Amino acid sequence: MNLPPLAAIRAFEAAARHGSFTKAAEELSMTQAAVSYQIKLLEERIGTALFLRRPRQVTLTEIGARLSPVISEAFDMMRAAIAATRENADGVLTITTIPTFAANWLVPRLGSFQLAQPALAVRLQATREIVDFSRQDADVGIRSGSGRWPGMIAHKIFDADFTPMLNPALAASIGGVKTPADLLKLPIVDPSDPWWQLWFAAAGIPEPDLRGDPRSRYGDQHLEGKAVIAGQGVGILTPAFYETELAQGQLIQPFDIVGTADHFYWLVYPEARRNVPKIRAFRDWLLGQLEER
Amino acid sequence: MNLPPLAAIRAFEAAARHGSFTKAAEELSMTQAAVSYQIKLLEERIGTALFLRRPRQVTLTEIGARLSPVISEAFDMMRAAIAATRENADGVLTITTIPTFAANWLVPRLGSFQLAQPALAVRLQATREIVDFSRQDADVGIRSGSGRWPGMIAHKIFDADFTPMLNPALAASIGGVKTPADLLKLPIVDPSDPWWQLWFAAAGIPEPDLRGDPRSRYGDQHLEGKAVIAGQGVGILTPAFYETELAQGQLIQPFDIVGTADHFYWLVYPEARRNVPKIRAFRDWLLGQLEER
DNA sequence: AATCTCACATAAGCTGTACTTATGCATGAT
DNA sequence: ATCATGCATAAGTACAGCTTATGTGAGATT
Repeated sequence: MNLPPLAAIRAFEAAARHGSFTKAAEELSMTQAAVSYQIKLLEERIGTALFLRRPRQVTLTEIGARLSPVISEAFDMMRAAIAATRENADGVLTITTIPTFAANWLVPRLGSFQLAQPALAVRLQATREIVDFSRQDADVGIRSGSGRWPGMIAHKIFDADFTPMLNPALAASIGGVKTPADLLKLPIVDPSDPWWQLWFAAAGIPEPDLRGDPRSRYGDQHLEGKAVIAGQGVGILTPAFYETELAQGQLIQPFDIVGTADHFYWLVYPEARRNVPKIRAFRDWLLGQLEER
Repeated sequence: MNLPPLAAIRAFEAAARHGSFTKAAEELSMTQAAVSYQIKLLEERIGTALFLRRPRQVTLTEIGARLSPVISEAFDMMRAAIAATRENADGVLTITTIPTFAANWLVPRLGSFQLAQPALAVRLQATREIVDFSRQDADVGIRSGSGRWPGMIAHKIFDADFTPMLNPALAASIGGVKTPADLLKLPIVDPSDPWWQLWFAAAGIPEPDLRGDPRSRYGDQHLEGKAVIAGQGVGILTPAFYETELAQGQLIQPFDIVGTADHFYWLVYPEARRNVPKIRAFRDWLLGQLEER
């Protein structure tokens, strides 16, 4: 069965609550005539009188009196649900991020964001799919790329640059790493990574002999980093991801030479939503974190 | 907080149930474009995406998924309530009737109506107020009057005529009632009733001596009738109300002379509702009852 | 008793929302 | 490679739903 026009039901609900068409009209910001019209419509639609028109007031008929509380309850439910949705929409920040950035940078720092924004819950989606907010349930994204996405605002986070890193003990085992060529004496973690070629070229070694060890391929900088810290070989990593480990001496960066592919990490979100409070808060926090360096 | 436009909510509810704008549009008998438009409106209104647009289908976002069941439930409530109202409206017949007719004619016969229409419940309102269906919660009315009410259909039930009646034992106590004048030898139940004047005039006694006995005024033919049956005096009553008592000999009607004030009992109901089944059923039953006489 | 006031009904006319039609776009299926 | 499907979007339209203006009836007020 089809519902009667909802505008009519809404008018009925308000009129029943107030016992007055005039007051209902005020509540709904319309005229008394409009309420009268809608209620007449509803009565015709369901085929029975809902109100008794008495001189200075209207009263519910028996049928109207039975209908009214149920309708009110249904409206309350909807009101509550939509209010909850609003809170939910405001109170949960969903971040879609590439896994590497999540593991190496975001997750370790999220605690500070949550301290700063205790009312905001964070939901993380680590995925490599290109970010498309019309088909991903997310508020902000972190992606690498050119930074040009139509309709999107993109803040540069840092360069996806790369340089060799290794465990200091591993370096000591060959008497220290003095020249780029020294690296070739050590196992290479993921020698298939194209970054190696780029970096050695930048370091003046155009065609390095990278002895491939099939076991050492991780496909993810996060895992590669773990292997390097554990001393399993030299890795080519993004320094910004390993600030802590470098500071604590778990890793060393033997050369200042840094490769780059003109590739950046970006914080992105739809331009239309740039003033949504939770998005603002996250952007400000993230940019603040970068300045602290 | 104000609810978003209900048309948008309805579109959302249907789309969420179907997981498809196209199917929702079919259900609501509108185009896919309209559903798309409404949902976009709703999303803007509550400030968050509700659907993820995936190729060949739409999926609810987390927030949409939380909202949807509540909205569906609210709609189900309303649907059920309105369906119940319809049943109620169809299943309860409210009759507003003048008390005399209720007591003397209608109530004793209602059992037969209820046997004939077991699905119909009857609610009786005995009141003397003029019948006005816009301010009385009733489906049909029984009133006396001229039979001309604008916008109303009125079926004549019978003449509100009147003639003296009395208990046969009372008649015997004065050796029988042979002439109208004989009545004056007996106590008159409610001598203030204007019908007496009219009847005696019709019977050829223009100025009868009605010895008023202040105790014997009832103001209601029903009570008056009880007194007459009990032998407390002669009453002036409407024969149609006392068919049973006359047949069984509890009352006698000594003269065929019947007074009338061109006043009838009418069954009335709004013209616009003449085809409502319960009203039809009652009208047909009532007219049938009259023919059986 | 006469007048006033209040609340709703009704008519006429307007306005803007919610629709349709037409088209475009992306993607999964064939 | 082509087709089919499902949603988005733009433009134009129709009519529901509104406002304005006025009428009505019965309490309230004097």
